[in-house]
Amino acid sequence: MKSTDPDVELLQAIADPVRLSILRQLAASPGSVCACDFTDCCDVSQPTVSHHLKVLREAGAVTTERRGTYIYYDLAPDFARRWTGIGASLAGLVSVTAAS
Amino acid sequence: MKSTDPDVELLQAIADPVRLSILRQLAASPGSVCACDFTDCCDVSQPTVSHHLKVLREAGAVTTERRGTYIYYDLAPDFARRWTGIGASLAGLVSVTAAS
DNA sequence: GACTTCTATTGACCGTCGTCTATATACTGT
DNA sequence: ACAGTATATAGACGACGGTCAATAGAAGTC
Repeated sequence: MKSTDPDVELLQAIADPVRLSILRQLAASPGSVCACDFTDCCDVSQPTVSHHLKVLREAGAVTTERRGTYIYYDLAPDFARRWTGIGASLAGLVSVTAAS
Repeated sequence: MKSTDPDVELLQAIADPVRLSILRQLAASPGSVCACDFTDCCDVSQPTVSHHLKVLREAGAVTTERRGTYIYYDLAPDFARRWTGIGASLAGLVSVTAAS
């Protein structure tokens, strides 16, 4: 049952306790977050964190940037827009991104 | 790995092609929608539709009202607020519900 | 009560997903 | 080149979830 719907793909990426924690940590951080910092917050092994980051990456929820040995993650630039777009199709919401 | 997080529960309820179609149909309809009307839109059997409606009900995404033989579904009153709340925790969004 | 229609539940099957251990890859230093 | 650290991949296993056929429950009609 392939999703083929980017909205469903994004929602499925978010609808996981570990991945939601990762996204919240990204949203709470002013800049990018090192991948190594996610291992602490979620009580899972390093490969599991890497797996979840891959899911978020392929869903277009996060972006990555390698800086030397470390890899930094951040929310995708269009994440807020996609979120509000889905919300608009579900509840007729009109949303505006707040200036950071 | 029980969710125990209502946000995750709601997201998991939405993150399914059939259930997202149901929610979109609810959002597109001015009033309530009869359960029998969901069988057409999604190419699944009647028990499967009933199962998905149960998931949405238990997640607090929809409300039900029996009118005679038929059961009518509608988006939960606080659905928009919960959606924007999750969005705010993820991307710092400020959202306003549009007057219907 | 008997019958029909609408909805929910049961039980089973099977694919997908989250998790782990083990291993590989990438980069930095010495 | 070698060692060490950070991240990703491979493979396996168990659990959860979506689906269906069959059945049960609820409400209306005759």
